[in-house]
Amino acid sequence: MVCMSKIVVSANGSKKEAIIKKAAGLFRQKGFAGTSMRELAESIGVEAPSLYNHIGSKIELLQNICFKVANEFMLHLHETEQQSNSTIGKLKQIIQFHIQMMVNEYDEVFVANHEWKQLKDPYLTDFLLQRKAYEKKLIDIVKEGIKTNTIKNIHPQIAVLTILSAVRGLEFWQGQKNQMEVLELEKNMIDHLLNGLVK
Amino acid sequence: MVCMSKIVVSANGSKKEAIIKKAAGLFRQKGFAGTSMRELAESIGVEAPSLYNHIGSKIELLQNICFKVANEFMLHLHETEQQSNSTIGKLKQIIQFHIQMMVNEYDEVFVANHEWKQLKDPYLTDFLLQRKAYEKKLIDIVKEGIKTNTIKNIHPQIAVLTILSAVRGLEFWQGQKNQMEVLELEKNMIDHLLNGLVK
DNA sequence: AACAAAAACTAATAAGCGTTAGTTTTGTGG
DNA sequence: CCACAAAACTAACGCTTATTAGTTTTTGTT
Repeated sequence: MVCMSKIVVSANGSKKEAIIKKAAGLFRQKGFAGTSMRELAESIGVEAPSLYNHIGSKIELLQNICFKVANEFMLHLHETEQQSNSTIGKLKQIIQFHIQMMVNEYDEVFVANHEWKQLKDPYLTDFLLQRKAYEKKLIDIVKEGIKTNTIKNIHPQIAVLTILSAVRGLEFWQGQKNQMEVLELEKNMIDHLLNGLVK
Repeated sequence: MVCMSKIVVSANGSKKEAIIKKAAGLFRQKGFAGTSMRELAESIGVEAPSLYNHIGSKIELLQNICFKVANEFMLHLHETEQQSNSTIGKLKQIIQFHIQMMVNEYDEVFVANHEWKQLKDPYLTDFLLQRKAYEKKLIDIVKEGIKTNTIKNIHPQIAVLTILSAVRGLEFWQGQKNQMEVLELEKNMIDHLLNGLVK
């Protein structure tokens, strides 16, 4: 029988990357354990064993997704830290980046947020350490703001938890992605998280 | 061979409820698809087929967990609505209830938040409708606050999204559950969400 | 003590899983 | 146009899955 098709690869992306992209979409919709390699293959238009010409294993797909996302966040945070911006300015910039990541790389961010538990050691431990390090840096920024008297004397860890949780919730914004909406979303959420709800 | 043991049932709870409780713990840790009936049975101290003397199927366990949580939240919201409390007072009360549910029924709330996607119709549709109805009621409360001039003219849907997401984030508070910590958590998060971070 | 119901057990089912082996087709450069 | 490599295919493996059937043990009541 003839080939069902070939793996379509977008401009300057490897076939492996095309598979990872599709996997991210399915893992988001049905979860890592809930997605089979046969489903993934079918969504690409290929038989399951053909995937193994390009990837090593199913779990490797999850590793790629999780660490790509983690690295992007960490990289942006490093850049933000090195700028000579006010504490509030830094926080605004970070929240804005989270929102943009949620819009532009929705599947990947969602999977990294929800399916990292399925990682196996040593990747699981690595991932958690990286997350912890990210949170610590955020907490330090809030502490700096408290020290310089631009932020209320709130519990820094809880504040960071609240902010990170709030931006994670954009998962539910799903549907509409036009730029107008995104800008309004950014504006409202940043204002809510920094200035509160009460008049 | 003799029985491994019998299902231990806590005071005035059926064996089915004991199974559901254990399932909630495992589903939280490993996900619905990632948890096998054999694992569940083993954690109870019984062989897998024995479970079917008390439950109908694996998916039925998930249904029970998801709808129990959804009903509890909806019930509390109804009670809050009917009180003659200020808008801000209502919001405080709702946030507080979410935090308490997260502490007292952590496994169940977590599973309802993460694994509802694995429900099959008609349960999936029912669940989503119930969620939508809950959010709508919250949005109406915020709108009421804007109308009576006690809440800023913020986008109500985004405000509700931010609040719900923030309390969901308590999933990560996991570890410590002593009452002292919980009270401080409540105080800080409510203050942050209502009054903001900026001094 | 005997009987009935509840709840455990063992054994087995069909289906689905990730993955490997081996083969055939496809695409490419000399 | 031929040869070589890349990438698809089919077939199958060993394992796990949820669930059913049939049997034995436990429990509770008369």
